[in-house]
Amino acid sequence: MTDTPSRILVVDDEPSITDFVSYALKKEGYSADVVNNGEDAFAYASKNNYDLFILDIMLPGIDGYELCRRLRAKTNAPVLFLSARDTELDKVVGLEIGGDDYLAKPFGIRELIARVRALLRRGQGAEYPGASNAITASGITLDEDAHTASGDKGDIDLTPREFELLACLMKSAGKVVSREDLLRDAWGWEYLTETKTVDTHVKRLRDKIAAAGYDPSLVETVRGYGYRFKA
Amino acid sequence: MTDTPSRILVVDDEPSITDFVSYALKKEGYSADVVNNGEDAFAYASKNNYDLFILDIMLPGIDGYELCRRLRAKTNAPVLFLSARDTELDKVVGLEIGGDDYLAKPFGIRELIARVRALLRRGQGAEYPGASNAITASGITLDEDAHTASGDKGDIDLTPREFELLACLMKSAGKVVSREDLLRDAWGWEYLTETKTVDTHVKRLRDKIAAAGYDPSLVETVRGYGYRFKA
DNA sequence: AGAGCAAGTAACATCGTGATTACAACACCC
DNA sequence: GGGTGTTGTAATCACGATGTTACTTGCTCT
Repeated sequence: MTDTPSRILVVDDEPSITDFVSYALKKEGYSADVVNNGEDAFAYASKNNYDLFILDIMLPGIDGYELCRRLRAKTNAPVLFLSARDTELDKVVGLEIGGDDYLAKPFGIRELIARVRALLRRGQGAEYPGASNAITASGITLDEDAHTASGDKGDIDLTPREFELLACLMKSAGKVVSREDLLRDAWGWEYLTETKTVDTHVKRLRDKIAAAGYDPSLVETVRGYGYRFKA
Repeated sequence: MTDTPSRILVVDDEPSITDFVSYALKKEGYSADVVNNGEDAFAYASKNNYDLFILDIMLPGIDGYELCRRLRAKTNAPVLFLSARDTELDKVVGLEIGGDDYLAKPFGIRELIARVRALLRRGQGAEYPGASNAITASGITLDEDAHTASGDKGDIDLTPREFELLACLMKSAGKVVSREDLLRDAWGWEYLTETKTVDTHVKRLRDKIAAAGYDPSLVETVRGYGYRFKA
């Protein structure tokens, strides 16, 4: 799985975001360094060879755009921008300057990882051979690239949320996942939604699983703790 | 397991809570310091390198939020918030400020330890997904991730309380655990329940063990002292 | 053997949790 | 801009879990 884990530099001034992102990356097996301003970022980038940069656009001192320009002079590693709000302007500017992708806050942990994986793969051919983009458990296969869920009885038509929810559950198949964890991982960082909302989505997910001819009890409820996808 | 025990600072003005928390942490092998106000907390944090902070939100003087902000300027050690009641507002504010997790009172000892462990693990780079935390004794295995109790005759279906109870007993397999200890460990801090209640749950637990085909006398009663899981 | 106490057992009331439904807000697509 | 599909929240319902009480059983010590 990890011949040499890809090295990633995360640049953001908000600790809550860097914590979240580095937590997500490390959980996924990447090696992540964190700095909270552009100057340090540049210094770190000079000393180490990073495979990917994740930059907030809004930074004290050197902002994300400027930092990206300077990094471009040194390296051709891909750059993923983070932006506080989903303004089209930021996106356009970011991509013009040489950013390779763009993610608006708030974003989910899995969306982040998906982008990161895509960028790393794009850049260096077969960088991550072990990391397949499909999860399979109990006869259901989730294709994260195609965003489809299928099995021997055909596809299950899912909304984005339902897909993320199922992905989180299947990724931890056999283990209980709490509503809080589901909110954090499937809904995203800074989840302001009620944990009760998860219940509703689980219900909808089960309905669709059943409608497609599969066993809705694949999503087990563990009273008092959360939900668990049958292993 | 313990090369160097992680150092934890507990900040709360209620002695009943600090007692409970530090007792729980030390029992688990962590090194815990206790202070009861924000000023002392900051002074301690300046002198020592802590791996984790556990802060009550309601504090005399500097409150938990403010303290967290100041700590963030000094260290990137994770912060676990405690809150009197499960108010959604507290949660949002806490996480925005840079708290890493959130625990509403009243909480159980095992839930506390689980969070602490998760936070400390998160900080130290890689996660080891393969390492499941399971307890095995006398042919029964408790899988804390899956929240299942099983053996060669299949699963034992347990309610949350029964699971916690069995976990406490199995964790001290071969040793007598008093009803008071069981209440504290399985029920949580601020156990206002009768010790007699433990008897009822032991009965129910034994019934379920027997119903699943196992030997209910695995849970032995030690007259005058408490219960003991057969080693 | 019998008193006294500890534990087992059963029954019951209450509470909490999750399932379910309905509805409102919102985004997106034509 | 209208319409459709998606998403979050509130209200309701039903059932299982929990704690307590009362009663029974059984051990222990004199």
